Amino acid sequence: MPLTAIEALAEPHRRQILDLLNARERSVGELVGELPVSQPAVSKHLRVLRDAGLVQARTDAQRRIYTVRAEPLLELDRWLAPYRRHWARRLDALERRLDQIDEHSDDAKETA
Amino acid sequence: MPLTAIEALAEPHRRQILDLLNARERSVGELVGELPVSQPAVSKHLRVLRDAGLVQARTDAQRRIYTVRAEPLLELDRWLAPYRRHWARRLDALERRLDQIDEHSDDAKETA
DNA sequence: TCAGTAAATAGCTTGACAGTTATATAGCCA
DNA sequence: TGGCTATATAACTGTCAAGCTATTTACTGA
Repeated sequence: MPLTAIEALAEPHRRQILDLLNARERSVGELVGELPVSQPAVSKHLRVLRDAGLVQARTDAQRRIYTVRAEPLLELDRWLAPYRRHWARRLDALERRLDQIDEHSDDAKETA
Repeated sequence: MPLTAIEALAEPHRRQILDLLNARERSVGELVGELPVSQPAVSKHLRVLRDAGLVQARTDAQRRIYTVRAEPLLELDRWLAPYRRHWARRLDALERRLDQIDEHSDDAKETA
């Protein structure tokens, strides 16, 4: 059974792989050069990411070039949505405090 | 070592717990009533979520009331940010197509 | 065709984790 | 105090995932 995006990306090396591919497409060998694990380990991670729909491969001679497929991240983004109000509130509070500081610095200017 | 938010939330029951708590705060017993696992399993999940900073507990007599702490989700949200352009593009494309459809329906109106 | 390169798979080991039952801890109330 | 309720922890088990080395598969070019 393929993993969901969040399950696949719980593994740090897989997040790293996706980040690298999001910068630009890469061959397996290039990815191996960037990660502290063996080639078979990278291939296995790529398999998991592929099964989760997060990457796709294209063949170029004997290389396989991998690119990002971001669609499965939409579900994660949507799951996250109901939590955004929490930090939205926090940001509101922060902004209020910054406004206060602004007011005080105006006071300071006036008294200067 | 405490897990990161994404690692803690790879587990479906923990996502479910967080969703339940995001709707409203609950006691352990109430959570047990909503999940298909034993009370100790729920307590263990709550421990993991607590260690990850995703929930906090308050004592009410012999109950413990758990609430969401969303801050750790910010990191996940930020990680996700560079991928949003992918589906933003898709939405752009969709919008263009909808615009086209609109134009066509205008054509239809005009020729009607 | 054969040697060489690139990537995937096989087979194995190890450690972590989610679940269980049993037990401990803690607060309430008669 | 004693018994009840609520939750946490202990101890154990089975499964699974991530890593490795060795091997296979696939393609290239001399």
